[in-house]
Amino acid sequence: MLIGEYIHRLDEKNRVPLPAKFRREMGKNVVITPGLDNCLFVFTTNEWERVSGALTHKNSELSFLRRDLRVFNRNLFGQATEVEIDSIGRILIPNFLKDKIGLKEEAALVGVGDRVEIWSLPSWKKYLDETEKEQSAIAEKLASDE
Amino acid sequence: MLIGEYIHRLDEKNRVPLPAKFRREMGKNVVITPGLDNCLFVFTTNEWERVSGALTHKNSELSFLRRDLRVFNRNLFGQATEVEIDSIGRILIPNFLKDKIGLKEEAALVGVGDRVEIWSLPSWKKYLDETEKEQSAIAEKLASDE
DNA sequence: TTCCAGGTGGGAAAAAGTGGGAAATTTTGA
DNA sequence: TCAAAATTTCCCACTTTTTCCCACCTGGAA
Repeated sequence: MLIGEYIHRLDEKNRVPLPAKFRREMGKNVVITPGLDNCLFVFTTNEWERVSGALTHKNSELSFLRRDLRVFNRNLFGQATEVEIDSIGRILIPNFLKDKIGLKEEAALVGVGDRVEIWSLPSWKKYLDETEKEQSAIAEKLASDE
Repeated sequence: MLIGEYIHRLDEKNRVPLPAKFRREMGKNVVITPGLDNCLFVFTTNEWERVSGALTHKNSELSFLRRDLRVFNRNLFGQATEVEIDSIGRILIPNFLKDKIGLKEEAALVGVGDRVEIWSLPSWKKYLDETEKEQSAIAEKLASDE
């Protein structure tokens, strides 16, 4: 299970270390995609197989005939990349993904159970700030949903 | 699986490199056709067999009886070309296809799972911009289609 | 205070992208 | 029908980017 928050720097070659704690649970390669709320999702290849497999079986044999599937697949697959974890545990963030979430030098790597999320540090802090107050309200809501 | 986005230049002989990551999954030849939404589809020869077979026999063994299929298939098949990947991994874009999608110097090559798409860079950016917001709505829709 | 694990940085080698010359082929016009 | 011109194809070479590997630094633990 991937948990915890780690702050690391991107070097000038766009490499960022996967925190050692995460590294053990992720194999040799990972898949990076744009996530929701302006962050990147990092999946293990297994998890990616599961996600993309679940989605493609909804695609018909000729998925390009449907507009909604074209839009969806272009955004999902077109913006994903498989990257190798280097010998000392770093991954390379492609420029177009870096730009997409406004990532500069400082990144927050966050374990969210089955995936890792990468945030630019300022957006991460802002997000935590903004959602902190909601937390207890959401808890109440979850409790009453029972 | 073909994923990711790569920006490359066409040289003045209309050659564009297939990104190395794609090259490994595509054989010696590919088929290029006009795609949908103002891009080109690039299929491996295998994938092309599958796609063209499925289209030819769509709905009936005698697709030429339907006007809409005649229109669609004439555009798809009539404008398709098989091109060879050269010794260092480039493909040649025929002029009429280049013109069809308004391709100038800068091209985006996008992996969409089972095919590669070629876009003129400005149209690709515009398309992503315009469709990004739809993505989560389509995701919800796909999820509820179960 | 020394050792170790993890993070940071950078050099060198390899791979990939870009451009262009020359041979081969096709087209054109006499 | 042939020769000249133009286009296409094939290959080579240069440049840039990426990858791989090594070394250093830092902070925490023994």
